[in-house]
Amino acid sequence: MTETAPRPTLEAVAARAGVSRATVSRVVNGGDGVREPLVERVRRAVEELGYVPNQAARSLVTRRHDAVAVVIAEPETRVFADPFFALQLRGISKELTAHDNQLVLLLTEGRDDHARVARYLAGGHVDGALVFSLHLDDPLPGLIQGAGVPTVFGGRPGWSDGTRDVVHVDSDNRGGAREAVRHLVDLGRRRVAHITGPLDQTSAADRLQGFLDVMGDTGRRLVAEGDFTPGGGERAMRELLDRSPDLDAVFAANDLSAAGALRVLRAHGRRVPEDVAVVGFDDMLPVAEQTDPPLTTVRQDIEEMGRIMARLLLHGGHDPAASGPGTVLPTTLIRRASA
Amino acid sequence: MTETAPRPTLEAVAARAGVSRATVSRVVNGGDGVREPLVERVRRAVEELGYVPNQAARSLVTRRHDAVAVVIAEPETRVFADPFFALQLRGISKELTAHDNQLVLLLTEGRDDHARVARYLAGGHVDGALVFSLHLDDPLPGLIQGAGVPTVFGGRPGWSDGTRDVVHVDSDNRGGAREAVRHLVDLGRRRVAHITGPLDQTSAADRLQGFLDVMGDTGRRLVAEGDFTPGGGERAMRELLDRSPDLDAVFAANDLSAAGALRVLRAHGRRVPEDVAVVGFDDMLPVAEQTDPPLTTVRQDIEEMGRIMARLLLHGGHDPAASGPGTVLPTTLIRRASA
DNA sequence: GTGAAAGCGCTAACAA
DNA sequence: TTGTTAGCGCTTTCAC
Repeated sequence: MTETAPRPTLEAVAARAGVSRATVSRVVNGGDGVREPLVERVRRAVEELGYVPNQAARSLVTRRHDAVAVVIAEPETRVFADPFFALQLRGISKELTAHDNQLVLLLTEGRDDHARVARYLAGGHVDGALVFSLHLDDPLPGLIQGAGVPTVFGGRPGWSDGTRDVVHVDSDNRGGAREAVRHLVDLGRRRVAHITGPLDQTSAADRLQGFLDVMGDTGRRLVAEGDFTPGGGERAMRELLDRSPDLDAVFAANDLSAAGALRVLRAHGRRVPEDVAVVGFDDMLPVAEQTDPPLTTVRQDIEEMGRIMARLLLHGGHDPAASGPGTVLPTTLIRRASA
Repeated sequence: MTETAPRPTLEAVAARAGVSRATVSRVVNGGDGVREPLVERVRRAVEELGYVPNQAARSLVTRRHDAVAVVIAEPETRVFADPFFALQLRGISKELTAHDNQLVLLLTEGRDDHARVARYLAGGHVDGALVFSLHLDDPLPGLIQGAGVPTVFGGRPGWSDGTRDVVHVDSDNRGGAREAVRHLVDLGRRRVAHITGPLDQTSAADRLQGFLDVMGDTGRRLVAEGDFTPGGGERAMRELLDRSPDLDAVFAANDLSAAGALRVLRAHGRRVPEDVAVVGFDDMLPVAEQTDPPLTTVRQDIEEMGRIMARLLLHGGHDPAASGPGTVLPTTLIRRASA
């Protein structure tokens, strides 16, 4: 890779404007306390020279970087089978950009990468970190907390040793699940089944909890474990039909598994929603709108989640509207044809 | 956001090891020309103090950043409807990580962001840029070239003023399309239709060209424009059935539109592949494997594309195996049930 | 092979 | 209000 061309320095601008470096610096950083005519002259010099501050030099003295790391720890291929992270990134990017911060993306592939990420964060290259790690007993969150960098987590972290005080933003998975199941009950369904996600992820665990909140402990008989994939949804649906051929509704932990369930239901001659009503979770449009029939589902605003995470990190502290260290975003039931 | 804790400096390590800063610097940067016992002592001091070099200070003098910008210019929502960019990012990230480079993600939302990105790149914050912009007449690539930063493009850039000499990596869209269409012809199909993508994207234009390579100019009668979405695929399929009810095969420019086409074909009572054979493009697994019937399609190795882009940028120049400024990756026909 | 010293471009006291 | 000056932490000649 070739070197970038030499760029004008503060010094050069100062010379051209006939002022000191300090004055140029002041103007560049907002111009407070500098008289108008000077500001004007400096601005012009900056313009003419095409001056852009050297961020390295600035960071060296300010100890700020105007950069935030986004750590996505997802060994599974699942990450890239849905637009979830892409949407989060959009939200985060928008917020960071609005505050002149850069987004440094750290993707981890496995355990080896954990040390690398921890080292990077501890190295003080960024002002903060946004971390996605939604698995139980993932060591990464701990490592990151140890790095001493302000951090906001995406999703409820799944600590095994009780919930520590970590700032995080999550969808109301439990509440959304409750709403979905209640909707099915309100439709008159009584034998409502649930296809879970991988239960080592807090989102899946929370959705299961929401299901049980409504159906009670007897609801457990109608639970089958899936893995957020269409294939897992198919397997779980077959298992459920096998165990309880008379079920009249299914709440799937996400749209992808709901799509799998729909296929199995059709293959088994069940009409949706007449015989079996189906509700999904996510409102992932390319999936939910394209199933046959289109899927009734619980929408979560992923992009907004990203935006709020970034906001929390940049502005410090946590959402004043939140009661604990976590900010929980509402979900909405989107009614389509499947239930 | 709170300040990060003060970290040990070179100075501190030097003091602890009883050597000069210069020596520590040498050891930290590879240790050439430093006698073994000293190296050992310095290493230990680094370890004990948990020293991590200050990248800002280092950049200030070396003028290198060990960071690469990834610019994704995609105003459409489409980006996030498929895992395309996520896979590219994975590939890029892997390669960058292997060479101790950081990934700075720059997402653009519209024209306003172009200036921002250009300024950032021109500001010399990164050593190079990987740019995705696959639309004709997008001003961004030009701006970026003007920024004087080494750049590799993802996908064939769609210059209106002739193809300039830009280093880029692309899938063999045209060749892949040819292979798909030839496969249909080999199956004995004679009335092969094509559902295009948005033709202002070079990938879509190239796939159309591949289709015409095989079908000849008369093939144009059986072309309908789609937009890479399932809905677009549906509309195009209806239009085609309307115009040519006797068609016996369809090559869709991507899997998503193929999925839409499949639905319309079924709704119109056509059996796939008996009556109409269907081939897609991308081999986007969650789509291609889940359609009914599973989709025969052209696979492109997206992650590898990302990896190669990064490699080209880091190691300078372009792929020696490539003839022009562009590196073209092969595609593979994946046979499933639809054709 | 190792150390001393200069300086990368900038900000922030402090003086004027 | 503006300028002077002292570093921020590091690499890199250049002596030794």
